[in-house]
Amino acid sequence: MARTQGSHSDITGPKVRQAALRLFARHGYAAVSMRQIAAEVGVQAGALYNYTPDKQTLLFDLMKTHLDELLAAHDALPGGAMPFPALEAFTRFHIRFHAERPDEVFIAYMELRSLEAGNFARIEALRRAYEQRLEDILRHGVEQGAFAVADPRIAAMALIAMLTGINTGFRRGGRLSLPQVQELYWEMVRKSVAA
Amino acid sequence: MARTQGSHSDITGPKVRQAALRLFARHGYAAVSMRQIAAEVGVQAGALYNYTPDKQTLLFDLMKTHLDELLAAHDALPGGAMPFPALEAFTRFHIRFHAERPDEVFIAYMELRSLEAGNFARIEALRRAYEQRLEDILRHGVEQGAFAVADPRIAAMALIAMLTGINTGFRRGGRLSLPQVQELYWEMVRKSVAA
DNA sequence: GTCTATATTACGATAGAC
DNA sequence: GTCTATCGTAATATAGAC
Repeated sequence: MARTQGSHSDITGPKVRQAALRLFARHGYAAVSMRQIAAEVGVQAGALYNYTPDKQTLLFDLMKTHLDELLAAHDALPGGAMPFPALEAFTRFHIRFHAERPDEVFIAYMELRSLEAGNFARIEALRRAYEQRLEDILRHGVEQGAFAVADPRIAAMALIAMLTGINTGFRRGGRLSLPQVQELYWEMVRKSVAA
Repeated sequence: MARTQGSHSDITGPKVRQAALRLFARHGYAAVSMRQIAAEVGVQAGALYNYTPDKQTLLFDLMKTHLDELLAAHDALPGGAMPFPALEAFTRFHIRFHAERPDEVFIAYMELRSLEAGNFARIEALRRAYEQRLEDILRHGVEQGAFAVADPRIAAMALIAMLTGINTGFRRGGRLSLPQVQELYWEMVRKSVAA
């Protein structure tokens, strides 16, 4: 066989994003070359530019897609009005969603500094919108008298940091199942904000 | 004494580490060039190699120094035997120590992937040793009946993730003082593990 | 100890053949 | 749409003058 040639845009496009995702998560955006991505896909470096105008846009699109999906998935949650059920739903959702996407999560939190100013602002706004949803749950719970949280803004930040931390340990271990992890974390979250 | 006009090893050495620390934290190890570090110090790139054999060693030394200081500072804490005072001391110590060193913390957590295998193993062992200290406090508290923690290993991971999260918010804000932040976090930590 | 200069390698991105 | 080839630039690290 001489060389592979022909139209593969429908499969190569996703493969490019997938390869970039994996490599950026593992080695970091700046440490990964377009040639490495191309090699992972199975094409030459120049061919990548049929699918992204440049490397920066490739990173931005990965992060934007992830956060759009996060917000959309959270929108689809059955929203409870009661503070504890709402917080529990958020907690279990967050853990499951993030545990299923370790590479996307890693990039979305660690490569913010690799974004150019305009791209950073758009991504940061999405991240902030998600955090706001937890803050709203906490604030509502305080008003209802169910939660005792001195500062909902700080508490939301603290809880999200805690929950997202599963991605450092869950990958290493394998000792516990996802439902077990959800249970352990929900127990801590519940107690930490209970009145 | 017989020092030539261009001799500044006693000041240039620290300046190199300080510049590398700042730039690595801001832009990431892979995105920072030796030329940038040299420019920040005020020398030419070649001169840096009087202070480090290579870029990788420079990163490793920064991380190693940070974790050595962390463990040493924690050793110097007055160690209490009672579960709640011990946990409170750990919590307040962790927050203060990390809030004072945002750049070092950022690097120690985010540039693990930039370390070569051997260096990674040494840094990871130090990080793990610190986490173990919190796990021991939790385990002791459970045995004493003061804490209700189903899995001290996971709980230690969760709490450290939560506490270290201050460095993303504390830099942005300025709304709250360090003692206020310590108080808010200690309240959440205390409740989350209380029996 | 720092400089200038350079060897060597790799990068992102583009052009034109097929 | 992918290839080969290449342009222009910048990287790490070293050598030798001062």
